[in-house]
Amino acid sequence: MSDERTTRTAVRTITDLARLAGVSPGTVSRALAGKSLVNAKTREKIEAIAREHGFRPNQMASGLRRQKTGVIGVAIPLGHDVRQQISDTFFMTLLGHLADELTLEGYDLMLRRVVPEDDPDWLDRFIGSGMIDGVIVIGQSDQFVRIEDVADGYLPMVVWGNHQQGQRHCVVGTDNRLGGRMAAERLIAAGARRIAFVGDTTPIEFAARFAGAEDVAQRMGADIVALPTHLSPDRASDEIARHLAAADGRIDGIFAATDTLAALCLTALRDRGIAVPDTVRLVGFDDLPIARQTVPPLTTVRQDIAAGARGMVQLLLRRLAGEETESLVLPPQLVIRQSS
Amino acid sequence: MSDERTTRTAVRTITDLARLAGVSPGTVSRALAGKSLVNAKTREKIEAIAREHGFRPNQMASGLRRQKTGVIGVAIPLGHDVRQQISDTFFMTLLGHLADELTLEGYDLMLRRVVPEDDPDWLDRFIGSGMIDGVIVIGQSDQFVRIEDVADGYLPMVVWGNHQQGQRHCVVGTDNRLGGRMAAERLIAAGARRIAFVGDTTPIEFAARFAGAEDVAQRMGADIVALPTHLSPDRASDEIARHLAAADGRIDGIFAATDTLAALCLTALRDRGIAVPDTVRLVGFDDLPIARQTVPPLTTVRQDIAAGARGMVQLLLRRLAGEETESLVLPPQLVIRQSS
DNA sequence: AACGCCTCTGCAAACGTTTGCAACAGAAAA
DNA sequence: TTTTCTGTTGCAAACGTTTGCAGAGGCGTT
Repeated sequence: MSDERTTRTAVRTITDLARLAGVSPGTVSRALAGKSLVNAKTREKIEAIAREHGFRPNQMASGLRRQKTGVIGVAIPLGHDVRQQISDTFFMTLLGHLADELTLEGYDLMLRRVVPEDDPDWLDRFIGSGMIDGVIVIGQSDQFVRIEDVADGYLPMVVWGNHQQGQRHCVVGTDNRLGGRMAAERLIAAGARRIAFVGDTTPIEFAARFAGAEDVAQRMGADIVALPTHLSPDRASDEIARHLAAADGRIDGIFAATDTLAALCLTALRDRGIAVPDTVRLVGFDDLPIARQTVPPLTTVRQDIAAGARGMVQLLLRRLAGEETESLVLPPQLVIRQSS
Repeated sequence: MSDERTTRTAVRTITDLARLAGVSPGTVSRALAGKSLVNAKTREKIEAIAREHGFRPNQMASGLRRQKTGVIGVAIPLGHDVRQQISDTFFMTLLGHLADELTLEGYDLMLRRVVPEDDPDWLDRFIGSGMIDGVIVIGQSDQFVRIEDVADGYLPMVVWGNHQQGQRHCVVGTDNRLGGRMAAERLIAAGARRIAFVGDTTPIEFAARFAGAEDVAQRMGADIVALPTHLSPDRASDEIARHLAAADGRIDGIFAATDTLAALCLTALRDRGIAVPDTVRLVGFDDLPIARQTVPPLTTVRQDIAAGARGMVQLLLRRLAGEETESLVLPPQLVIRQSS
């Protein structure tokens, strides 16, 4: 009989539970929250009933009352190459690590893919929704100024991207310029003198990589030229093929903005019968898993994605606590394999 | 002066806005929700003020009152190979498409990575949190029974995975058994007689792929053997190397459970100087971007990820509306390239 | 016996929306 | 003029928690 009753009675609210335990809702709330000011026996009883009925306090109500939700928003702004980035290996890996780190800290993760062109108001909307305690933005895309604007009035925000001199928002990211230098140095050390940069220089991360390569080329007396290329594999492969055809024989080194692009370059080069690294040297960026699996394996500039994710979450936590924090610039690392 | 006042006054709640507009909070709520029973002029005025102050109604409060949140939970249960799956290309691509589809339907996405071993209660916790209107589970992993249990009492759930005869939860996925058959047929058509299945047969998706291949092998009088291999690239490459060494010369066809594994097989085969497809034929699964970029490009069984994501969201919407729905089994498609 | 203190519990007011119901004004119908 | 209707608005009660405050006992001290 008691069995029947207990299994039948649905315990949805803290009040239901309170009735069953013969105490007031307030006490139940305190017991489940682990506050010290509730009697050990009472707590046990309440916890037992809660367990038995699989009761979970409603997070919406709790969030509303406490004015915090336990959710961190993660926004992925999609630039021009809309379709590409959301499944981009680099961003997805970063997202995976972010999920890990946030879970570890007891936060949930609300993912939002945004197209700034269609919705200029995306960041305010996200923040103003009241659903999230803080926000992580994956990639500045072309939204630098908007992010700067918001950063002035909203502390708990951390952005993955490139660090600009004197910027006001908190950013975590690799030193792209340095990475670009490393790539160019390697290419030149391997014998390249006429270098092509394959990628899109509009996003500032890539612009910085190119700039770094330019620094070195200039210093060492090598040529460098940017070959504008979309980042989505479907569009990129044709473009790369065209670039190579146009530059026929006038290039002896390629710095690809991304390992994904580097892999495409590799196939395009093979199609044209160009030997790598003998005729053309190739360096990628990111050190994605694919870099190990191409033939030949890619020399590339590694970004420490796990460290980046950890850094972002730690900084965000400090900002949630009200602290102003510096940005975090991670050192890239040259990984030499066989493509140059 | 009026400028000063308006810019200074922070409009956080619907009540603030009501005061400014000289109406009651109820009216503001109705105006912003686009209900018909509010005067056109009043609405305009309210909307203007809202726009001017960048006001967004608090979603938590709204969710609490309406008993719906506009958020769909997406859970990724991590099985034994904990670290691997969250950054697994296939799942991440699926997640990307899910984000697209859900956004399109006006839902937000709450991502939760769960480790069922540490937290047996994961699914109830997620559902009972009150934060989500419905849930999508990406991959059954080894949680089939738990999911079945929950499915009886909770309608708005859709799972990506394999369809079992007579199961009760709504699942969307590729016909893995058929896919396995296609792969084996191709291998045998290309001349293979002694086939190895590289992958882990514990997750039911993979078990089904293997079973399909077995069907065909048996029918056509070919041998087939499973070589248990972890799915994470770091552990898999050694294991594959060992498998190949052990099976030296006794294998003339490989069916890899995943394109990622197939790519690793390819490097391992090359390391041993084994010609693909001449000596050993190779077929992968998924048709990830990498399948196009290996040398030789992979023959593989394509899963239509975009269609899968769309299907899951559409089914979930119908279930949110209270409808019982069937599962959706998608046809795989053999993509013939050069590895067999 | 009176008092103070300490531990635990209950009460009720928030948190910011939504929404059923009632009220009101003005217009049209009687 | 009174009545009825229609189109708008306000009022106030939810939604399910959390938490400041006060009260109720119990126990030790003076």
